[in-house]
Amino acid sequence: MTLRDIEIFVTVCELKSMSAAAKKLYMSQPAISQAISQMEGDLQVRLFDRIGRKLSLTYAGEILYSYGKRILNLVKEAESTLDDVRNMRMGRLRVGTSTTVGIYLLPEIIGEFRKKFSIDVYFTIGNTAGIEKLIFDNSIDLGIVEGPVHSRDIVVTPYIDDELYLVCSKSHRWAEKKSISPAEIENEDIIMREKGSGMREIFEETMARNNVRYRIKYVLNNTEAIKKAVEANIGVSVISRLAVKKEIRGGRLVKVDIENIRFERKFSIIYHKDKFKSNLFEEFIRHLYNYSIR
Amino acid sequence: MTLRDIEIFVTVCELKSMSAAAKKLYMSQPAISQAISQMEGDLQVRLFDRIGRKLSLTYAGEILYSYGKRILNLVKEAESTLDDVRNMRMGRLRVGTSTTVGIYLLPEIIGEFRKKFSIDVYFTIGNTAGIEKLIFDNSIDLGIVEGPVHSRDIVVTPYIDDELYLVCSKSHRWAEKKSISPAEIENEDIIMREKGSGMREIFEETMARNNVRYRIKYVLNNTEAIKKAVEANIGVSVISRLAVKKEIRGGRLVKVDIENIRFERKFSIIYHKDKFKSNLFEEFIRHLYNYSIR
DNA sequence: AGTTTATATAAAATATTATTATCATTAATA
DNA sequence: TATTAATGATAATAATATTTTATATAAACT
Repeated sequence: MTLRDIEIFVTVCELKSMSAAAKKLYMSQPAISQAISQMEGDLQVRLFDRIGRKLSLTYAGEILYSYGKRILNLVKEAESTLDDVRNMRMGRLRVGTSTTVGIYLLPEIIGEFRKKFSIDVYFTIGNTAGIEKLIFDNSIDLGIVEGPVHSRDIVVTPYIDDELYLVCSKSHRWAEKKSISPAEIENEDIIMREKGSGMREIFEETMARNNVRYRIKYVLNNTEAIKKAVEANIGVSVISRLAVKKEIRGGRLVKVDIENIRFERKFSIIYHKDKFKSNLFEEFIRHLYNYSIR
Repeated sequence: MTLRDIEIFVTVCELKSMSAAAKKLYMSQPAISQAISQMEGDLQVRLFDRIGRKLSLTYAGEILYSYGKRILNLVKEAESTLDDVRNMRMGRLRVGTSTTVGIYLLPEIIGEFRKKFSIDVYFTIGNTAGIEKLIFDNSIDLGIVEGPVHSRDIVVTPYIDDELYLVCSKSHRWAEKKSISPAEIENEDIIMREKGSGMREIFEETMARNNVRYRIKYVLNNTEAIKKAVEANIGVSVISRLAVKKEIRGGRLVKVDIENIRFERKFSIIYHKDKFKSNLFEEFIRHLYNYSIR
C-alpha cells in the first residue's frame, strides 16, 4: 500500500466512481481499476461491492477510508510544516558563545531577531574549546568565540572587536582625570576574575607586554560582582565594554584611558565547513552583523 | 513523498546511518542515498547535516521524523485492522427480515453467532419488497423474507418452513380436543392482524382455498397483543409457530389441529447475485442453517 | 601513509505504474 | 425493445520510477 494507492482509494470513495476519480486525478480509468484491485489483492479484503454499476464500500473499505483520510491529512500536515521551516515561519537556531557575548550582547541581538522570525533559539555558554567541540558534534549551529580557532574544518569569520575598559567608581580620584599613565596603576587595588578567564588572560598578557606592574587585590568569579565592587570603590577593574556599557552611560562607572595601552580582543563567528547553511542560518549571520555594536 | 520514502527516512534516522539502513531494509546503500536526497529535493529542505561522516538530523529532519513515525504507525494500524476484518475478529453484518423472523427467530440466532464472532450486527425489519430494495442499494448484506422474490438479480435460497398454528386459551373448549373439523371454526371469534400483514394473507388465502368461512371479530396490529388476547380467551387466532413456541410449551396457549388444513409459508435467504461473499458472510449463512428451528 | 568505512554519483537493469485498446455489463434513451 | 452511452475489468504495451552495479570521494582508524 502506497500513499498514491491511498489517495486513489480515498478519491474513489468520495466520488463513488472510478471513472470520476480518474478524471479528478488526471489519469486513466484502468489505472484506478488496477490500483484498487491490487490493493484488494494485497490486503486480501474486498474494499468495494460492485453491485450493478454502483460502487459501495464494504466494511473493510469503510475502515480503510477512515484511516486513509487520517494518513493523507498527516502527510499534508507534515509537508506544510516543512514548508514553514523552509520559509522561516518556524525554525531553530543553536548558538554557542563565550560568557561575555552570551550575557551582554546576544540576548539583545536574539531578541531583535525573534521579532522578525518566530523561531526557537537555544544558546550555550562555554569557552572556545568547548564551543568548538559542540560544533563538531553538530550540537550547535554556530558559535561566537574569542581568539583563534585551530581546526581547518571550521570556518572562522571576524565578528566584532571587543575592548576591555579600565573602570573606576565615580568617586575615585581617576574619575575626573579620564586618563592616566601606566605607572599610576602600579599601586592601585585591582579587582579581577580568576585565573583562566578570558578577561584575565588578556589583562595579564597586555600588562606584561607593556611592562606594567600591577597588584590584583580581589578575585571574584563573576563580572557582575566585580562591577558592584568597583562601583563601591573597593578597587578598579578592567572589564569588557559590552559589560559596562550601561554603567558608564549611567555614570555609575567611569572609563579611564591608559596612555598607549589598550586591552583588545576579537570575537569570531565560527561554524563547521560542511554545515548546511539554511535560509534561517544565513539570515541570522546577516542579522549578527547588522545589530552588532561596534 | 511515498510511504517507502518515509520508511527509509525513519530507518536512517533511527540507525543514524544510510549504510546500516540499507542493510536493515535489504537494499543497496545508493538506493538509500538517492531516496533521501530526492526527498530533500522535493521538500526543498535539508533533512540531515553531513558533518564529517556522521549524519545528524536538521530541525526539518526532526519534524519529519516525528511525523514519519506517526504516519507509519497509522498505516500499520490500518493494515492490522483490515487483517482483523479478514480473519473475522471484527466485522459487520446487516440483515433485513420479515417481522416474525426478526422478532422471534433472529435475536437468538444472532446472539449465538456473536458468541463465536465479536462483530456488529444490524438488522432491519420490513416487508419483502422493502428488504429487496435494501439489497439492491447494498444497504443490507442479506435478507430473510417470506414468499417469492421476483428479481433475477437476487439469489434466493430456501431457509425454513414456517407454519401458522391455530391456538386457543387453555380454558377454551378446544383445549382438550386438540383437533377440530374446519366447520367448527365458522362460529368462533377470531383475533387477527390487520389486512396486508403476511400472517393474515396466509390465513385468508388458505381458508378461501379450503372453502371455510370464518369471522374475524378483533383486529390487533401486534402479535404479542393477539397472544395475550387469546390467553385471556377473548378469541382464537392463527399465529406463527415461531411466535407461540414458548406459550405452547408453557401451556398458556394450546395448539389445535384442523383436519386437512395447514397454514404454511416458506422463508428464504436472499442476497444480491453480485454481492461479494466475505468469510463472515458465508460463516453467517452456515450458522443460519445450523441454528434454525425446524 | 595505507586501510577501512561511509556517502554520493552515473549508468544500466529491473520493477512498477499508467496508457491504449478492447470487452462485458448495465443504465438511460429513443 | 433496440440503441446508445457509461462504467468497470482485462490484456498488452508504453512510460516512469526505483534499485542495483560500478565507481568516486572523503573521513576515520591503524
